[in-house]
Amino acid sequence: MGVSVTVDQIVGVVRSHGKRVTQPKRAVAQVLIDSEGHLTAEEISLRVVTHLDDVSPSTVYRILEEFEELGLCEHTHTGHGAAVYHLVGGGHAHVTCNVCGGTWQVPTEYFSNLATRLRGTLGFELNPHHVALAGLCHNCATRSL
Amino acid sequence: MGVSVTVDQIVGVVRSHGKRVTQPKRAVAQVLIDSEGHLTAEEISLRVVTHLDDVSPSTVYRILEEFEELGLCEHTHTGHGAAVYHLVGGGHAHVTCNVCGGTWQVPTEYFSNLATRLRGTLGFELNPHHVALAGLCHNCATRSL
DNA sequence: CTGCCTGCAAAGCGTTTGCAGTTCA
DNA sequence: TGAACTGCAAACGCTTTGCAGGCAG
Repeated sequence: MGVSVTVDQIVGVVRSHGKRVTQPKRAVAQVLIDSEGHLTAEEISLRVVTHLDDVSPSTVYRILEEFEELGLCEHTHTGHGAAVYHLVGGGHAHVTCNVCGGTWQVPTEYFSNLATRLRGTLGFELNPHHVALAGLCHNCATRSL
Repeated sequence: MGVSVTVDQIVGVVRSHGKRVTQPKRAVAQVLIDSEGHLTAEEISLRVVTHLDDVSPSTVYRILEEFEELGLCEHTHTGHGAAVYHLVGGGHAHVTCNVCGGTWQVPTEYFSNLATRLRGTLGFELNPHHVALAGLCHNCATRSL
C-alpha cells in the first residue's frame, strides 16, 4: 500500500543533499513506504527489524528529522501519546479519536474553508498536517450512545 | 478579562459533585478566570502564588483534571511543549504558530464546514477544542518572506 | 474524626543529546 | 582516511503516581 515513492527516490534526495545513504535510512524509508502512514517512531523502530537487524530509537528520530528537513516526511501530534510520521505528498491531514486513539486521513481540501477564514481574519497560514484534529470516531460515537 | 464565571460558581460545581472545596482549587479557578486562556500548567502554578503561598505542580494537574471531569475546563495540545488549559464556554478553538509558539483563539463556527464534511464522510464527530491547529501567524509569515 | 486532598519525590513517557565507536564516500 | 553516522546511555520536559501528612466536612 502506501505512496507511489521508491526507496531509491528517497535515498536519491538524501544523496543529492550531501547526506550519506545508510542501511538504517533505507530501512526507515522502506517502512514509511510500506505503511499506511500513522506510524510512531517506536512502531517504525519495531518494523525496521524486518529489514535490518536493529536500529536504535535515537537513530530513528535522527533519520526522521533529516527526512523532514529534506521535505520527504512530516510528523503529526495526535494529542495522546507519540507523534506519528508519514511521507509527504499524500495531500491529507489527520483526525484522531479521543476514545480509541485511532487515526484517519482527511483530504486537505476539507480544510480550505477554515484556512480561508483564518487567513482573512488573523492573517494566519494554516498547515493542516502538523496537528491532528480530535473528536469521536464513528465506532466510539455510536458505542457511547 | 476572561470569562463571565465566578470562583463561587466553579467551587459550587465542585461541591455539588461531592468534591471538597480547598484553597488551591479556589486559587486555580481564579487564575483561569483572570487569564485569557492559553495557560500551561506551569504558568498556572506560577500565577497561583499571587493568590496563595504556593501550590505544587502535581496538585495543579490534579485540580485541572478534576475541573475537566466536571466539564469546567479543557486542555489543548499545541504541538510544541506543554498543553494549555482554559475554562470551557468560550466557544472558541485555538491555532498555534509553529515559529513563535503564540496561540490565538478562533471561533468554533470556523470549523463548521470541516465538521460537516467529517461527519458526512467518516461519521467522525469533531471536537475542535482538544488540539490546536498549527501554521504560521501573521507576524512570522511576513517576517519569513 | 474520617477520609479526601496536598506536597514531595520518584517514576513514567516520548524525545533529545553527548560521546565513543562504526561506516560511508 | 576523515567526516558523517550510529548506538548506548543519560538527560530532558511534561505529566502521572505512591505515600505520608494535612485539612475540609
